[in-house]
Amino acid sequence: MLIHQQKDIPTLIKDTGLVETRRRQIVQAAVDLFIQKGFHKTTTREIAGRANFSIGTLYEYIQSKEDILYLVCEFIHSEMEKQVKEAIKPAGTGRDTLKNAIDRYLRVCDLMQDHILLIYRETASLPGDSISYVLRNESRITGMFEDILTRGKDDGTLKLRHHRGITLIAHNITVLGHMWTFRRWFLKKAFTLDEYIELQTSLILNELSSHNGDGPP
Amino acid sequence: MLIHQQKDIPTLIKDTGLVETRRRQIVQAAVDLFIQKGFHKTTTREIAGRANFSIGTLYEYIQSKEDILYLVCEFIHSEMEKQVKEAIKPAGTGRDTLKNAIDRYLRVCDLMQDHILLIYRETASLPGDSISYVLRNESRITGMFEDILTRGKDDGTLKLRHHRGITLIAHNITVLGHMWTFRRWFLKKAFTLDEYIELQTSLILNELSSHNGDGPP
DNA sequence: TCGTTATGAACGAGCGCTCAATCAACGAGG
DNA sequence: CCTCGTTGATTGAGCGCTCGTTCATAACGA
Repeated sequence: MLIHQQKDIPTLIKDTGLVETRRRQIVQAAVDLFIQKGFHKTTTREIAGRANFSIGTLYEYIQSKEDILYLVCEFIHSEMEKQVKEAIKPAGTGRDTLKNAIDRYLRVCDLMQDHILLIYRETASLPGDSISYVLRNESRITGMFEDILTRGKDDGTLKLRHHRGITLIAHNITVLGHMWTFRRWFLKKAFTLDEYIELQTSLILNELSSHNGDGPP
Repeated sequence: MLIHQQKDIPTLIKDTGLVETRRRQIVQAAVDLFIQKGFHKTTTREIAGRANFSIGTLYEYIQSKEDILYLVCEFIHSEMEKQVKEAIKPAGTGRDTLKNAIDRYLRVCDLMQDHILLIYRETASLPGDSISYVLRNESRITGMFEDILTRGKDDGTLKLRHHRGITLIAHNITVLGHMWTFRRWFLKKAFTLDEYIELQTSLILNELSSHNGDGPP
């Protein structure tokens, strides 16, 4: 399940099972606190406290506060990918699959609003070498949409005027989900989630239908 | 020029002209540093230093470090709005105006990449009451696109299938510009700015042309 | 000289991180 | 069955330091 290259963080503890459970606790505590107060305003003591062990123990499982941020980002991305992957079953034509995928993806984004915002806010605080890992995670999500679009292009149910369109539209769709989270102050005033999905889906599918060019000259 | 409700920050200095110049210096210094290292990792001493006065003087013109962040956000938004406003001259039909506006807007976003990212990252660190000011600034930009879309709808050069479409598409366009900045790691690998503008514009204009519905049943 | 502005040493709260001490579990030796 | 030593996990007081903020004093200008 979800095997991909990860950075591994040194620990002083020998029992690998224990490392796993403790780190789960750490991440759980940290996610809550980071969402609430942000990375910089959260103290290591608070994280340890909420995970129900002492500051000393915390540092047996990580080497620095930034390691915690990395673990958190990693967790959010893999959670995101897991949820989207299991929601998107290929369904008939490429077009139908896309329609379904957008729907599921946007609902996952809605559920993970705070987590997505967290990624946007705090990724920049990661040490340089961790950032590339996080970016790789991000592009796997976009890649899923590229795959679906390619299928639709191949089976003829989706039309693309520009051959570079697949990459761009895949990014657009990905960002649509993020947009719902970081513009929720505006958007939720005007739309319910269902309306948002309905409208955005119809915009995208229209782009992908055969029609004449740029309108009147 | 750009009169809109702003929060005003107390100062100990009487000479209002001096307050203005010094604050300009503060903002200039802070913007550079925040972009480079982020709000939390930048110290007040660094800001004072780069603005060429002492830490004591800094605190004559603001009350807290967060005030500086507010000034910075305010500056970025008004700069953004100024640049977009002066670039967008109504040109002929609503459709042509829109085409031109998107082009100019995306170019402004490209120029202000770092500033836009800064807003995304640090807005959350503002004290609660400042946030609403920043949000108001943001919606003025989206409002400009709403106006253009409405013009196009009225003069018949832009078609909208859903009546809620104007709001949504205005948001979509706004986010298109932001997306170019916060996904530049991906996008610049695949597209030049000109290509990006060209492709996104044609996607949007297609949505706004008359055509048949959702494709084959 | 008097009001206004500038200075930077000093303050002290709070932070990330360490480490000597403690505890729990377990097995070998009597 | 009871020691007692060993190993590995846990603890939290404390270290060293940074940073936001203040204030007594100096400098300046009219």
